[in-house]
Amino acid sequence: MKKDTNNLNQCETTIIHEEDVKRVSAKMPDDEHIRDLAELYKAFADSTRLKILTALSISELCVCDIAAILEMSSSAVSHQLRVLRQAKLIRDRREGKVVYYALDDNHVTSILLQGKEHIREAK
Amino acid sequence: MKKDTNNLNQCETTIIHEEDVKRVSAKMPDDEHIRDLAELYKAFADSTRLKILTALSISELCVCDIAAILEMSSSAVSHQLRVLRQAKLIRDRREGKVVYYALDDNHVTSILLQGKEHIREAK
DNA sequence: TGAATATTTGAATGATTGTTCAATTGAATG
DNA sequence: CATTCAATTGAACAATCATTCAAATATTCA
Repeated sequence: MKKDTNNLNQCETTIIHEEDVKRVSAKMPDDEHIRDLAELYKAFADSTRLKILTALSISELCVCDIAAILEMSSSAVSHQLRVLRQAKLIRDRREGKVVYYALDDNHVTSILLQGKEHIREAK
Repeated sequence: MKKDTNNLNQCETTIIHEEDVKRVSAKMPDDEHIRDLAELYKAFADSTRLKILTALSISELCVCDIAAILEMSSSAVSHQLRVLRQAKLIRDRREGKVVYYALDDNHVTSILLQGKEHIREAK
């Protein structure tokens, strides 16, 4: 991501629909809120992480299990689990040497369902 | 993203819960479906694009308007509009020199709402 | 046709990110 | 206490991506 360098095109001086621009600008949420939201969707925006979420929506699993299902190294899986944990989409529970992961959100499933609906209809 | 080089940790030989692994593996969706889904969430996974979607959820707008609201160049906005168009989240309508954009999906709003719900509760 | 303006496009660049590899941590067990 | 194994972590590298800048399209209007 780059910084805002205020290099605006001619459009800035020639606002086409000043009323709409004012009205919408007033309703825009603050940047922090938007950034948090973007962070959340980033967690969904990767095949590996989506597979992990899908697997966990079926069953609680340990890191080894997930690695076996995805046919990936447990290191790679662990790195992605951290992202999902930070987004608070999953929770972990240690039992001896083994760490079990499970979905930690009612929204995960519904966000996934809405996504699937969209790509099904947008054919 | 890197290729799958089949470099699996020791976990591959020592599957901890073979039953679960088999059961979940059988239910996993195919890679193409997962990739499509990841593409969709990528469209939401950026502050600029989220702002555009939020703005369009309030009103239909032309590129200049969006650029003014986000205080960005219309070039940058146009590049991001292309991503949203390819994900079929928005649609465009040309009227003379001006191109108007609008949300093109009932799911956009509900996916955004679910996301907001999540970050509100995950405090 | 030629000027003006909204939008798009392509190349370049700096930043971010997913995976690998090697090393480390944490817990059980002999 | 040393060993074993599951899991995590940090650095490095390649790939992806968002923005900028310059140039090209598309449309209106004189």
